[in-house]
Amino acid sequence: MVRRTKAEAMETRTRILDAAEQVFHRKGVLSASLHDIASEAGVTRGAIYWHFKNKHDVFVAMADRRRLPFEALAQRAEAGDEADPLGRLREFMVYLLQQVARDPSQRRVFEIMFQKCEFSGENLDLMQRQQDACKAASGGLETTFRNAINKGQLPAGLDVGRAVTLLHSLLTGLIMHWLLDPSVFELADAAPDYVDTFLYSLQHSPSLLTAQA
Amino acid sequence: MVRRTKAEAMETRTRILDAAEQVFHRKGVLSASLHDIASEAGVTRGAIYWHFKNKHDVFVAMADRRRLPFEALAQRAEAGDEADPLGRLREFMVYLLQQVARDPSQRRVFEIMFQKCEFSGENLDLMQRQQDACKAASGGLETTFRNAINKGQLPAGLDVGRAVTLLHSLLTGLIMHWLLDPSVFELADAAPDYVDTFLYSLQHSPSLLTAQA
DNA sequence: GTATATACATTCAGCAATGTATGTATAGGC
DNA sequence: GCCTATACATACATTGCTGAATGTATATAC
Repeated sequence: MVRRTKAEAMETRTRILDAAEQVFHRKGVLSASLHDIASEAGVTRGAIYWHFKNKHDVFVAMADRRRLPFEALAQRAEAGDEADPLGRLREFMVYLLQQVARDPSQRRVFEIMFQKCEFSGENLDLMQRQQDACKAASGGLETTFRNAINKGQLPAGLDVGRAVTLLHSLLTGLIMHWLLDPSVFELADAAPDYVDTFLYSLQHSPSLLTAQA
Repeated sequence: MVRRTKAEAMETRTRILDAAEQVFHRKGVLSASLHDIASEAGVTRGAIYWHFKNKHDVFVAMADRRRLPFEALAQRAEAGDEADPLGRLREFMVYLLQQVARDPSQRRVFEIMFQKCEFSGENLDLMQRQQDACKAASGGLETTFRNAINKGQLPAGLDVGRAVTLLHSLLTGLIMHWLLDPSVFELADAAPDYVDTFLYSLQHSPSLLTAQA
């Protein structure tokens, strides 16, 4: 019972990535062996070495399935000529937070990236990609903010750069803090209020205006 | 040249922890071998096994030297009968952020905990301690916030629980985002403004009041 | 001044994981 | 109906690290 059809091979590949997600999440990326992943997937290491170059290759493929938040953010934020840019932004921030809180696979991948992964050696390129994605997202967000300023949704003097940084930090921080102990607060329920608080501070906080200091 | 005096032995222990900090930061906690650490410290593995039980023991000792932020936060926030609780809180938040940005060792330990460490297996107890410290800090912060409410520095209807969550998330997020790429913004310079923006939102944002929804 | 605990260095056995090489049975092209 | 590339399984050699055992020289207690 070898030499499956192409469809079956693809299924095997998917099962390997599913298994990798589980095992990485349970044991950590470095602590997980290819044998562990193979067992979880119901295959042998030979199958993994057929589909992937090595463990790092598996890791990258697994991470690529559920896109990192900033990459998704970038795409969404790029719609520059929106009638209600701030509304769209609010929608997306809430969606992102609730997605993490509700989709188990999404959450697992976040936990792997935040808690079960050493960014050193080969994995450094993943951090590089994270940086790149973050910068790309920042570009889109800046235009979104400027758009909102033009439409009168945000004050003219807003320091756009700091606003972007604060946005990234808030999302990252909320997710990290929630993942550390999901029992302390209901992320999905509270997400709209946190986002609204952030948007309110953009609109009214004097500390985010470029003129001051 | 063996059998040093007690003072010299303590110095050796410190050198081992210094080396561990460097090597963990460079290669990651799991990827670093005791041989690496010994070489960096100018000793052999024998010395490490004399002072510590194993690598995990070294890791815990290293992490304990530079206290984690929430543990420090907890102690500081416990001064309950302060005349200007919000002012003290502001001072401490700014101090914490600037400390991370300016003290290389502090920053290294943060990077190790956030980026160079897998929280699985033995290391899970470190995450547990992080959770405990976080909860302890939350208790102190809640009293601080209530104090500020009593003194009229914060609105009576403020949802204290969410305020604490937001505080933790903001600090965690800012530090993480800055560590990901310190070149994108000047944390030390901008820290006061970010903190002020947060405090402003506590004072004025309608989304943080308990009465609503 | 001697004995013993101390503060390491050195050596060694053993495992666990990796990567590769090889085996093998079938799918699919012809 | 044959051939070959495919999709794996199996077997093997190598490596690197750990932990423990042992060696050793000196502080320090007495």
